[in-house]
Amino acid sequence: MFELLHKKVNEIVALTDEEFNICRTLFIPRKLRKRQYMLQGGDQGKYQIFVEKGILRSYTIDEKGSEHILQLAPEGWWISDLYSFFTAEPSDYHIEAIEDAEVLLINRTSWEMLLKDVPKLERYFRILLQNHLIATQRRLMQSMSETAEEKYLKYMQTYPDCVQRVPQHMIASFLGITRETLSRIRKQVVSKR
Amino acid sequence: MFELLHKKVNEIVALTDEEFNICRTLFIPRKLRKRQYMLQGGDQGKYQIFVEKGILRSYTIDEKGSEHILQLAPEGWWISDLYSFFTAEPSDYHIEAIEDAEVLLINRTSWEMLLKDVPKLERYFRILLQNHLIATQRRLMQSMSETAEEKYLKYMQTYPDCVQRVPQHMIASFLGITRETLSRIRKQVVSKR
DNA sequence: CTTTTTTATTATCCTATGTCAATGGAGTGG
DNA sequence: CCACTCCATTGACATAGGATAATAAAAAAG
Repeated sequence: MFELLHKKVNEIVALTDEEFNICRTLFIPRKLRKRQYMLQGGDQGKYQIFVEKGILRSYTIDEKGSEHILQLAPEGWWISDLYSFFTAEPSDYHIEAIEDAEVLLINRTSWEMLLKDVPKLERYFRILLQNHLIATQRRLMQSMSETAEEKYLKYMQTYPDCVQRVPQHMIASFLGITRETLSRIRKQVVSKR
Repeated sequence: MFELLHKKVNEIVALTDEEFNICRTLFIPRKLRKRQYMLQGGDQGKYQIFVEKGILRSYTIDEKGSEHILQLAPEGWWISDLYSFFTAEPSDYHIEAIEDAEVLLINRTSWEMLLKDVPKLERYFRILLQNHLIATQRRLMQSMSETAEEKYLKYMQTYPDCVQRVPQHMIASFLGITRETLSRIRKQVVSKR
């Protein structure tokens, strides 16, 4: 159950077995069924979630009732509401499994302990956040400058795996367009070939 | 020249005088005139920039020639093209002073040395990136769910200081709308009162 | 001061994308 | 295998905000 986390961490910082064993004691493994929630809006985001298997998504619902997906997290990714996790404020996000999934959970106190006992992980998380920020900034700029079609094509290029596994209306919601628009774009794209 | 950096770092991690003196040796202070570039698109983003005074902005120019502002960084903020800084690839961004400014620059090798000599700073940067990511994610979700008017009103609330100091067309470009639209919105907002 | 450059406003027209609504397929659970 | 919910497609219509262009006002430069 910890293979992927182990691998991912070691790509960035080398942990001794002893150090990684501390991880084993602090993370809570859990299996999720498709459509099962890890976090419901209004609750506190108690955990940082590492995805060992399956795909999860985080999303908000605006006043008009439309969903907007912040993250699609397949194997090897982290997902959480960072703000709620660190402030203990109620979350605006929902986090849900899109497929049956296996995750590793860590709560706030365990996380503090982990960083204290394995200070190397400060570096791991720093680099993780750095890459995450770079990707999010890029996505933001794309959302401002690209047409719906460009967004879709670029998304397919960047995350071809997700396109297969995630229903189209969720891709649309991730891209910030409606399902109807995405459907029309796909039709166009096919006919262009 | 280092007062603000000192203060900001100490809000998150407590550094000894000796540790902070290492910072003094590794950062390069520089003064900038209004409209002076710190980074031109195509060049490598050689520095992470800490703003001691003034405001800087980072932006891209799309194929149609429109500018899109990624960051507006007043005193106490960091600004850079993270991707270019870490990969040494040419940058897509321009970074420019909006007002006369004083900045502290650190290049890649100095930055590595800094983290090696003052490991506490891993934690500082981790937390910095964490907050930055939270803010960027929020901005992304807002850009997907809010109308132009909501974006503007919320921006005024969140960054009232910047609104005063930055020309409106840059605010518009930051919000992902045209200057004309912003102008119309402002008119509406005033007449509503 | 005068000139030039930057910035902001306003009007007209246009288009990409959203909204609403109906239909048919595909998947899933009992 | 039947019923039900989810999902994708398509058409007709509506609209927020973009594009273009002209003008004015403000700021900077000389």
